Formats: sequence, C-alpha cells, structure tokens
Amino acid sequence: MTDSTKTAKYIASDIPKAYDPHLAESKHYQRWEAQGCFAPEKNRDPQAPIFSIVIPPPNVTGSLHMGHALQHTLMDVLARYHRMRGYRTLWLPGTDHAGISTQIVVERELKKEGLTRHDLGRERFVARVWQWKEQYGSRITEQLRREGASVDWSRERFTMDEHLSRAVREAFVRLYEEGLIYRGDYIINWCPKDQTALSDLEVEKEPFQGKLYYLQYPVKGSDRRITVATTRPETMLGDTAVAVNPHDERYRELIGQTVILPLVGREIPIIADESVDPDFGTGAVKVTPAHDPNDYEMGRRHNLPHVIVMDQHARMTEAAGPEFAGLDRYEARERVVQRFSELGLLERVEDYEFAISRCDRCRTVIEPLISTQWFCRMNEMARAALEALARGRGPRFIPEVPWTKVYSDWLENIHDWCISRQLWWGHRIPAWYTEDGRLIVARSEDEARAKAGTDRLEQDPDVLDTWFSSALWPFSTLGWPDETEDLKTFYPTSVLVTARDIIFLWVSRMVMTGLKFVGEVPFRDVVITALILDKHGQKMSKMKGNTIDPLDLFDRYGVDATRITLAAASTGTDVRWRDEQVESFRNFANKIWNAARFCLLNAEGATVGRGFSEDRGRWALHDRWIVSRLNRVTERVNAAIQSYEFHDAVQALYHFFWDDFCDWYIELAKVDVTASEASPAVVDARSRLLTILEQALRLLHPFMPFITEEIWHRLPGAGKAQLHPAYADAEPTIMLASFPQSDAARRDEQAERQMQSVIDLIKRVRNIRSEMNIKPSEHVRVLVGAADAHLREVFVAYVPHISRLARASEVLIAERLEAPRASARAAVGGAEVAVPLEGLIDFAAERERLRRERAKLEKEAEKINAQLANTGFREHAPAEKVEEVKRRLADIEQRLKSLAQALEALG
RNA sequence: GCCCGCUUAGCUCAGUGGUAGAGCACUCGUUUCACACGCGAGGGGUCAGAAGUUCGAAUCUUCUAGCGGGCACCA
Repeated sequence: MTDSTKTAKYIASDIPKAYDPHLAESKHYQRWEAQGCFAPEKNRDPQAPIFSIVIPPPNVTGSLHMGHALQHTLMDVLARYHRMRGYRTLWLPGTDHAGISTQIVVERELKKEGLTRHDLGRERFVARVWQWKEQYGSRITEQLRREGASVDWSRERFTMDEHLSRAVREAFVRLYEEGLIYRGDYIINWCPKDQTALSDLEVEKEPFQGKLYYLQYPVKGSDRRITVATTRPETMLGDTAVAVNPHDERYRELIGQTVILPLVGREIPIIADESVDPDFGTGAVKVTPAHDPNDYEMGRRHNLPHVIVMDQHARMTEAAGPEFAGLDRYEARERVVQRFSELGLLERVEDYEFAISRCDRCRTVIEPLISTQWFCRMNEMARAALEALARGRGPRFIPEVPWTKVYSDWLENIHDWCISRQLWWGHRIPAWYTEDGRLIVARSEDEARAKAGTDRLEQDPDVLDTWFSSALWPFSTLGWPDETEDLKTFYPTSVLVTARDIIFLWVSRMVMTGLKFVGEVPFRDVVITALILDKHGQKMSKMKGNTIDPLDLFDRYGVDATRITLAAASTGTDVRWRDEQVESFRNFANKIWNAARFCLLNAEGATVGRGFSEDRGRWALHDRWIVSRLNRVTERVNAAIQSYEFHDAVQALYHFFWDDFCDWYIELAKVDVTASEASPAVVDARSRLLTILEQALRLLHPFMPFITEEIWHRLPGAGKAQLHPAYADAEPTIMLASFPQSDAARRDEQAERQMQSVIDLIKRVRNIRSEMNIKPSEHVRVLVGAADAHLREVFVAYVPHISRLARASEVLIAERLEAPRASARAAVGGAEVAVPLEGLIDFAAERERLRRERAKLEKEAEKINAQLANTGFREHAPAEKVEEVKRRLADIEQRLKSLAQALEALG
C-alpha cells in the first residue's frame, strides 16, 4: 500500500460490520518479524536512548498460562511504547532448560517404550532430551508470536546454548576460586521420587494431620525409662542420642547416662542441649543426626555419630537392622510402632498437626538426607545486594510495598544455596576428580587436565540447579563473560516484569550475580504483577483443574481484547478473572472497528494529518474540544505507562475513544462529513476525523497491536509521514510511528467548557424526551434561554447538531426563555431549556420530575452552604478551594432559580 | 509466633485530604443511514466496624472483625 497518495473510497461491503480479530492476527506479525521491526537495529538514530527487557524465560516444557499472558502483555506494552518513542528497544526472548521438569517429561516418554534413562546411559539420554527440545521446545515460542510479543527473535536464547553454558562454567569457576562455592556433606532436602537434592526454595511446607508417638527408651542399669516424643518413629533406628534441657530438673540426674535403644540394642548417651524445649512433649528428644536438620546440628555440637537408616529411595538400609532393611519409610513406621507396642514401650499416640515438606514439582514428601553436595555461600553477595538497595542502586520494586521489604528481609536471613542436582539434564558441574582423589575445578576438561597434570580425570556427575543458569540470564544472554556490544548497550536492563513467587528463586539471585559479575544491578525497575485468580478467588492450578487457557481466550475474544483486559487488570492486587470483562473489551475492539468504518466510509478526498488549519481561531468549537481532549488523554497515557499504571492508561483510552470520540465527536462531525458534495470544507472535516482517529490508534497500539495496525493501513495518508524519525527508512507500520506526546498549546479549557454546555444541553433535552416518553420518531421544539451572549453564540452555531442529536425540529435561542405553559423544562449551567409538549405533557409528572431535580440540588446546596458557613473551612482551606466551592454553589443556585421558575410556569 | 495485604454499587475493581467512580449486571425506551459486540435515558453505595487527627477523612493514626498471603518454629 502506498501512503500519502492513497485515497480512500470504501464502499460499505469492503469493511465487514463486525470486527474479526483473526484476520488481523494472522497477517501482521509475520511482516513485522520479517522486516526486522523487533530488532533494535531498526532504529537508525545513533543517539537514541536505550530501552531493554529480558523475558523471564519460560520452561521449554511449558505452555502459555495466564501469568505469562499478563507479564508478556505488560512487557510488550512497554517495548512497543518505547520503540514508538524512538528508544533503541530490545526485548530479548528465550527459554529455560528446566532441569527436573524436562528430564521427567522425557523419562515418561521412555517409559512408554519400556525404557529408563539408565537403559540408555547418560550420553544417549541427554541426546534424547535435546531431540525432544528441538521437536517440542518451540511450542511456547510460537505462543509468544500469537500474543503479538515484539521480541527480537534474532537474539533468542536458551539456557543450555553453548554460550550460556560457558557463562555458567565461568561463573562457577570464579565463585569457586573466591571460596564462595564449596562442596561437602550436609543434610539437604532430598526428593525420593525425582532422585535429586533440592534447595530450600524448592520445597513447600504444608500443614499435615499426623500423629505424635511417645516412645519409651530403657535407661541402662536401672528400671527407669525415658520417654521421647516423635512424629517419625522409624527414624529411631538411627538415633545416636537422647537430649534434654540442661536446666530440666526432671532429667538432671540422667544426663551422662546411657539408654539402650529398643529394637536395635545400641547404647546411646543422654546429653544436655539448650535447644531442647522442656515444655514440648516430654522434654526429652531423640536425636537422629543423619535424618533431621535440627538433630544434624545437635549432632555436630556433641560429636554424635551418623547412622544412616534410609537410602535415596526412602527405603530402610542394612543399618536399620535385618527386620527393617528394605522396607519403605512408611512401612517401617508401622512396623516400629507395632514392635514398640508389643514390647510395652509405646506410651501413647496423639493426634498432632505439623508441617511436612513436599517437593514443589512432584509433591512427594521430602526426606532430609545427608549427602555430598555443592553449595553457594550467599552471605557476602546478599550483603552487597542489600547495600545496593540502601544506596539507591536498585532495584526499585513496583509496587514498592510490600515487595521491597519482602526482598530485603529474605536477603537479610539468607542461607547457603544447594546448587547441585542429581540429574542428567542440565549444566554439568565443571569439577573433575583425579584418581588420587584431588578435586579440580576448571572452565573446561582441557583446563582441568592441565591443572591436574594428568588425563585420567572423572567429571563430577551432578548438574547445576536450573536457577543457577537463570541467575545469570540478564547478562549471559547479552554475551557475558565476553564484553560484547550488546552487554555494553543493553545492560543493565530497564525493567523486569515477573511474578511474585520467584522473587527469591530468581530476582534476588540475578541481583546478586549481576552485582558480582557485572558490577551493576541488572534492572532499574522490577514490576511484580498481580495474580490472576479464577472467578471464585482461587489460585489457578492444573491440579485443581481451574486454569484458564489464554489461547482459548484468544480464539474466543481475540488477542487484542485479551491483552487490554490483562493490562486493565494489572494493579498490585490480585484479580478474579471474569470472561465478561474480556467480552466488554471485545466490544471495545468492535467499537474501534466500527468507528474506523464510519470514518473510512466518509473519507473520500480526505487525508490523515490535514484539515486542521494553522489558524486555530478559525477552528470549530468541537475541533478545538476534541484536540484538547486528545491532548489530555495523550498526557495521561504517557504518564501512566511510564509509571507502570497500565490500568489507568486503559481507562483513559477507553473513555476517550468511546465517550469523547465516538459518542460526541463523530456524532457532531456527521453534520459536516456526510454532505453529498465534497466541498473543501467537507473534505477538511473528513480529514480531521481521520487525523484524530489515527492519533488514537497510535495511543492504543501498544495495548492492541493487531486491530490498530489493520485499520492504520487502510487510512489514507497514514504512512511514512507518521514514522518516528529513528525509523525514517522503514516500511510504514504503526508500530514504528511516533507515539503521540502532549503539548500544552493544544489544551483549550474554554473550548472544553463551552462544548460541555452544548453536551449538557443535548443531554437535558434527551432526558426530557425519555422521561416524557416521547417516541424517537417524534421531533420536538427546543427553546433555550441564555443570558450570556457568548454562550448564545455557541448554541446558535450548534443548532444543526443539537437538532440532530436531540431530535429537534426547531431550536430557538433567546436571551430569556419564553415557553408555553405546557413545556418540560430543565436548567443547565448558564442556560435554561424548555421543550413545548402540547397535549403530551403530564403536568403532574413534570412537576414531580422537577421537584426530584430540585431536591437533589437543594441537598447539594445545603452541604456546600454548611461547608462555607464553617469558619474553620474559610480560614484553613486554601483560597483556591474556597473559590471553587463558591462557584459551585453559585451554579447550583442559578439552576435552582431556573427550576423554581419552571415550576411556577407550570402553575 | 512475626510481618504484610485486602474489605468501596448485585458482581469484578479504580479511586492517597476537598462534589463517591468505571465495566458488567439491572430498569425503561429504541432496529435512527459506523456499530444490537449498538444507541438514548435511568435506578443503585453508613466506602467492614469503632475511636482519633483535621476546618474537612473512602483517603492519615490506633483498635476490632472477616478474608487472603509471606516468613520462622514445630521432637
């Protein structure tokens, strides 16, 4: 399509009456992508400011959910907005290798073939996962395209890319060399199903209705027994002590003595430890250092041996004794309890609620196990992050409350991070062992050989926590550890948009690594989005089956409607999803479509950008008015997007478009543009209509990219002329047009006030018509009295419009209202209006209507009078405010006077 | 146990000291030449409750109640 020479001559059938979103959705994205519109290189201005976002990488195994749709919408609004403002804009896409999830998915596939990953062996299994990734990993990226996400596909990244893997090894080696990564035996969270260690953040605590078992242990050399309480009796097989509080009188003389562990026969000491709460249970605690984190700590303090009675499958080991070895942990529990009962050593069992830890992926109950793992020391890095925050180096959370505090509280109480996972899919830990047991950490196997001085090395079998690579995402994707142009240009990024549940897991870790490796917090702002709940206020989850599929919404309502609904809902507080809401925005899209349809059907000879002559003094009032209103919404939308108040931008756009533009401007313009002869004045009026529409489309584009592009291309005169100078050589597209900016010179308070009088007048007449039950086909006479000469002039100029919109056969404007007795009357600011209703008026009903109106005004006047009578108000309130209130009162009083006269006239 | 958020029209939510708002739903009218996914006109709220600060409170403070969330402990 050519631009400025394009002339619109549409016939009604060229433009369907109802907007079909799928048409526009199927055609524009491909072209944008093909023309490189998403790449920052499209911007030719060397001085252009920078705007950059990295996407929170979705799992390759994943499918789009509502949280993604919300986040992507907001990111896209920001990216499109800044791009249109001439920023060199990068929104970098990519996916995450999602270690456990992906491995599980592929293992499940193998199972169908009757195989396990062990049948294949590590190398072939990993190859198989890659194969899976190539085949299915594009699902989520295709969904991003469907959403209209303006991401730069030329910079798409995957956490397992060679380059990003190099960044992972580099980070690991540097941290290791600084002593921030260490390896050792500690008690960790073990998932017996996934067969791997997990970090504290990957387990979920959940209340559990369990039992508290009171077990009696015989004290050696006496007939005394000491009773301990436990929720996990099976672990008693691994007890290596019983602990009591040193100040507990009941047990004082037992400290230092020995008990004989029932079922096992092991002799274990009774020790004293301050951590024992004398008021809980019996005040005596069994100590199982190998199977409980607290006991582990106590064991360290008292040098207790570790007896490992459970293996990685949560089955009892040989050390548990022949009677129990091989049993599952729950079978063992039953057996232990039964045996204690038989021995008369089970004192009692109580119902007891406590918290159990579950694997947040598979819900299996976590088993605390001692094992050799790699850890990252977090203290120092957390302190650096806290200091950056305190010094205003970021990040700034939006909304600030409560996230800043949530973030800093977590950093202040940080624990070391278990980073090794017993998986095959992931970044293998860059550590090797020599035959003589030396540990070599290196960037590559070659480097390790050189360091070790031998070729006979074995690499550590474990891989790193997926979040370890995610933590590097904002800079590894831009080329780190190389000092690339991209890294220099786009780091730190402008903003991160993400969900609250990964503030610790991801956001804080990116801050820490960003500071550590690049020296700067990786993003200026962090937008934490609301949660989308189902209509009952429940969190959506696959398990509950209450999820809503964004793709389904796209099909039913269109992408644009879904996007703007999400943008409108995106405040700090969670929102319940209701389809009715999308429906109303689908209606909005249809409204936009039909407004454009009207403009185009009346566009012959007209061109975007024309029709507003230089001499503003000659503009019609409604033209000055719409330009002022447009300027107002432009200002508000810009401000709202910049402060991440997307819902406010949507509100402003919705009401400007629907109320101001459609309900009034188009309706008023009909008088001018539908003339049969295309005189210069008519063409100008048509051009003005197109010009305002085109501006509105640009304001809407970041929220509704498809419909705006579709219409924009049909507008005569929309083309290169509207492109932002930074994209001057690009093919015309609204996504590279300048985003409108407000201009104080276009504000026109007087026009807004005068236009409001016209609008009010029309509304009063319509109100009378409605209340008097006048048929739409019936045209009425409208009599207007206005003392102010300027206002009379305005009304006179708008007689044709008033006639049309109030369905009047005649409109008479006079200084004083003179109307027959049989008239319905109303008062507007500065004017009185009467509608003669010979034979139609019900005097009683009309009196009733006027009295209702008067009562309303009197109530308001009373309130204002009371306020003005208050000396405190007059003395303390700002003079400006007092004046405003006085003006309001004067206006009300004038209208009351008119009403009184109207009632009098009725008799 | 500690911390935080929310409570505004029937529903879902905006609204940070000065006239209580929107969308949907509802009522009435309407197929008027862009749009019935529309047009026009309406009704509807002790802003959870109490006390305070202030000339003035949905808005600031304290307390109470209900709902929701996070963290810690849990033998």
